[in-house]
Amino acid sequence: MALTDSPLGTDVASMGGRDRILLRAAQLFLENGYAETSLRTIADAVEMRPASIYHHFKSKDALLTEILAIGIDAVSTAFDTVTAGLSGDADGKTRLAAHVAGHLEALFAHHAFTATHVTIFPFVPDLVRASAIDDRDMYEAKWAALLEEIVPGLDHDGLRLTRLALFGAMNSTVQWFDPAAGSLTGLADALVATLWNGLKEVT
Amino acid sequence: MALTDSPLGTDVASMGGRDRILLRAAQLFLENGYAETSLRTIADAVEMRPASIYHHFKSKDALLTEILAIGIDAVSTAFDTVTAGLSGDADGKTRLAAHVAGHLEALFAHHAFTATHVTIFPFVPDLVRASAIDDRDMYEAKWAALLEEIVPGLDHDGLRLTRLALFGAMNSTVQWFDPAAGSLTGLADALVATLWNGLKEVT
DNA sequence: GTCTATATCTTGATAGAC
DNA sequence: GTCTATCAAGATATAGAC
Repeated sequence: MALTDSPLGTDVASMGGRDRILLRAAQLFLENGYAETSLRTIADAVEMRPASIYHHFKSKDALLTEILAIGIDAVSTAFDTVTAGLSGDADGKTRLAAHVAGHLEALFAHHAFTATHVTIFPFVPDLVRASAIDDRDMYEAKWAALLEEIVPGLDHDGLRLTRLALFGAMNSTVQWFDPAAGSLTGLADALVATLWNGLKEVT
Repeated sequence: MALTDSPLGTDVASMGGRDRILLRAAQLFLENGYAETSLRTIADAVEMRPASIYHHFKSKDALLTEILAIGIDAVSTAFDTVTAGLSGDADGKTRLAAHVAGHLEALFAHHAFTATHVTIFPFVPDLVRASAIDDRDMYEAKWAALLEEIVPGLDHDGLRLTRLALFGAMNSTVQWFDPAAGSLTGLADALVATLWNGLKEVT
């Protein structure tokens, strides 16, 4: 599942029908919402008739289901890649920094899919949401295990709060950070610096 | 604009037609999204016919516009109240803690309106979003000024990043924190402790 | 202030030709 | 694999009685 919308990947113009639909639909869902985006709008964006979409996807919900799965897969795979690249004796801050950077890089490398997942997930039809919930839970469990290891001083509630607030902070970046205008690693560094050292150090 | 959905406020059953529609609609928009929620669904929830809604609001968009305004007003008013209650020589951490607590309390005191604002804002119709943007900008400016004063060591980009990440973390709470199951002040304290002191202190 | 009835439009989806 | 043509359902909104 190497589908990407980054400038480094396959660009939109050269994409085949199916992938092209996925990408354009994800971009439209992100921009205007799922129910707000009609199949006609998607068809216009890929220069097809609405009926042609149904040759590739059996329903609008099926299309959304695949988009959500691509988004979760991107960050989940990135997490495993980062883990594999870390030396066994890396300290807590190093591991945290690597995973935050990995999450943010995956977020923006597959921006349309990850951002769509992050922003419209609460509002997708129940059956679609149910189909994505297992993959989401698995990804959250990876972070829960990581934080438990590197911040052993926190209790259960504290760990949960830290994890969810961190997710809130990281995932919100898809709505306000522009990787063309600023460094993504700079963003990750700044985020980790505040999270690890606290604001009092820069006061 | 004292409309509330907290247990401390007027409860739903005793509310008049107009406020009742606002609250139920906000709850439904939050749960299922704006376009996903039809006027028929809203009418059912308030035990009216769809046409009766139009006696109180000239359109579905007008109803949404008012809901978003109530949400922003709640947090913006809370910010000013906190500022007024702070003594002139309060230090940075004290001021930050007071405003974080104020934001979270306002978020949950008017949960349906604030949470709706926070979650569906990117997807509302363009004209509706435009009508809310000034109030949003004014609220963000208050935080920008606060952070600039209490974290003078950060440059412009660092301040912006800190503010937006903090908003991401705080606003995400409407999706995962249950004030009936945990202390709201405890949540605020934990958030501020991590933000100010950093995770390294609890490692 | 709420109702019944309805106009008008858009939606997701299907049938079947090419 | 894409098209034209179309359906049935649901959407927002209005008119006018009570």
